[in-house]
This record gives sequence, C-alpha cells and structure tokens, in this order.
Amino acid sequence: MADETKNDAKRPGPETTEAWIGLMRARERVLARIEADFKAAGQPPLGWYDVLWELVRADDGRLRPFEIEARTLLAQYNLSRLIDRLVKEGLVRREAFDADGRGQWVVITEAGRAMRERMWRTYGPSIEVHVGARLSVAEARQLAVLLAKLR
Amino acid sequence: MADETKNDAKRPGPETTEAWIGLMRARERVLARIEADFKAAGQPPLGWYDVLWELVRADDGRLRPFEIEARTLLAQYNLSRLIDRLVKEGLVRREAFDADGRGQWVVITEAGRAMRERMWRTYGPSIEVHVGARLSVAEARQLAVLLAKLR
DNA sequence: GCAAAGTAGATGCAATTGCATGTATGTGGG
DNA sequence: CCCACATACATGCAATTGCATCTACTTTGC
Repeated sequence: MADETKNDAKRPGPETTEAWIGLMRARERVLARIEADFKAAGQPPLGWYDVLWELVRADDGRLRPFEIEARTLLAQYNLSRLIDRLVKEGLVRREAFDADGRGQWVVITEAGRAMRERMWRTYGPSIEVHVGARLSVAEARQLAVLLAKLR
Repeated sequence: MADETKNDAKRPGPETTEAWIGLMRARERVLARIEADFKAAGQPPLGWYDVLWELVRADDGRLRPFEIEARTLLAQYNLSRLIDRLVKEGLVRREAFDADGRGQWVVITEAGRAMRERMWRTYGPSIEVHVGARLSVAEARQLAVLLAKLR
C-alpha cells in the first residue's frame, strides 16, 4: 500500500505510512464486524445511530441539519437524505425554524429514542468485543489521544 | 455518539468508546482530505491505488483476485467490479489461471505501473501533510502499534 | 433599500455499493 | 464414479453515494 522508491519532495516516513495504513485497515475491520453485528440483530446501519445519538444529547432532542452535519462529519447531501429515511421510519420529524426561513429543526421522536436504545444494546457490546477487549484501558486512552491529533 | 445510561451486560468503558469514535472520526477526516487532494490532481480514487500497489509488490506484478481481496479488505463483489474498471482503463489485464479453471490472474500493465507512480506523487505528500505533520515519529510508531491490535 | 454574495437545505443524475444469487469448477466421502 | 458441498468469481437489482446544481431565504456593502 505504500512505496519506498524514488525521492521527490515531501515523502512520508515509514512510521507515518504505517500509521495511516493501520488507521484505514483497523477501522475497516472493526467497522465490518460491528456492521455485521447490527445486521445480525436485524437493525439499521450504524449511520442512523450517530444521528439519533446526537439528537438525544442535544437540548430538547433537536438540532439543525448543519449542526448534525458538523457533529457527524456526514456530507450535507447525504445527511439530507438520511433524514428523509429517518422521517419515513418515524424516528425523527422536521419542524420549521422560525428565526431563519432557510432552516429547520430535526426533532427526535419517542420511537427514535427507543430505536437508539435498542441499537445501543447491540452497539455497546459490539464496541466492547471488537475494540475494548483488544486494548487495555491505558492503551485505549493513549489511542484516543493520538487519534485526536489527526483532526 | 456513545451512551452513558443504564447498565446491561457488556458495556464498553469510556476509554474504549472514545478510542472507537476517535478511530472513525480520524479516518473520516484524513481520508476526506486525501481524497480531495486526489480529486484536485485529477486522479482516480484511492481504492485504485491500493490494488495497483499490491500488484506492483507481488511477484510478476500479478495476483489472484482473492489474494487482492485479502490484502486490501475489499469485498469480493466490489473488487470484481473494480477490476473491471481497471481493465477498461488499461491499467491491468485478466489472464487465465491454468491450475484452476475457476481462477484468473490479474496482471498490472505498464500503464498501470505508471499510474501508480503518478498517484503516489499525490498520495505520498498528502499522507505526509495530513498524518505525518501531525505526529512525531514516536507517536506515529505508537499509533501503528495500537491500531495493529485491532486486527 | 437593493443588488451581490453568502448560507441552509434539496435534488437530478451517474457511479458505486450491498445483497442475494448465479455460474463454473474443484474436492471429499462413500 | 458420483453426489453433496466448497470455492472462485460474476451479476441483476435496489439502495446509497458523490457531484453539480438549484431553490429559497439572509446578510452585506454601498
């Protein structure tokens, strides 16, 4: 996946390259396992959880789409359609945002809160099995610190 | 993105959860930046690089699809179609695998090698800027070690 | 106030992905 | 030898994504 040939301008050292490849591979593997757990439990994909969780955490269970976007790193056009799906499932509803005619609220419903809890009962153990069990507490903390530097 | 409520069976500790969220977010951010660099350079998406690079590294510049699959973590059906695209661009070609009628070789072409080098001139600096510059060598090494535990 | 520029969000269309299943071919047991 | 099962890869179809662009509004500068 990397390269050792030649010598132009700014090339990453091998440690950097391995960190990057490791990052891609680790998230790929872990995510695949977690998504498989969701699927096995007959639950929606992970993306839904993130949005529902952000809403639960927010005041009044409501956020503007652009706020969700910033918190989840979803692309604007993807979020717009993800909200459509959540609305169709009755997990959130859209409400007018009076102070700005362009805006809207996305509000989580009771069904949405219930779904998030149900999903967490899959997700939590899944994180524990696929991540927690492979790292000591100190390692997990250290990993989080290092990853935070990449943002 | 995580949860602190309730107390069922196996729940991840906060360090674990933060490590996992950090993993998702960090790869998201960095990947977005790297893909943007590829796009700005008018080059194909990152996935192409991985396949071409595995072929360059392999003996005779050839691998069986299932070998590429294992090395890159691509899903079988995605790889099958990615190879189609690479063939269409003349970057690889398929060859019969005599010892097993079900199999085939994927062989990198000269154009494929050239493309991989061209892509590396974008990719290398991109990795350096978005990953290398944010970590010391020791940190990068440490990060790679921790990430390796997740596979 | 009002045109120009910016911001919030939606959407048509093409490309990619995921899922289920299909088509060959190989292999192992009886 | 033959059948049941496994393996390698492809593919139809639906869902999701990416990209570019569009439609409201809002704000800014003059």
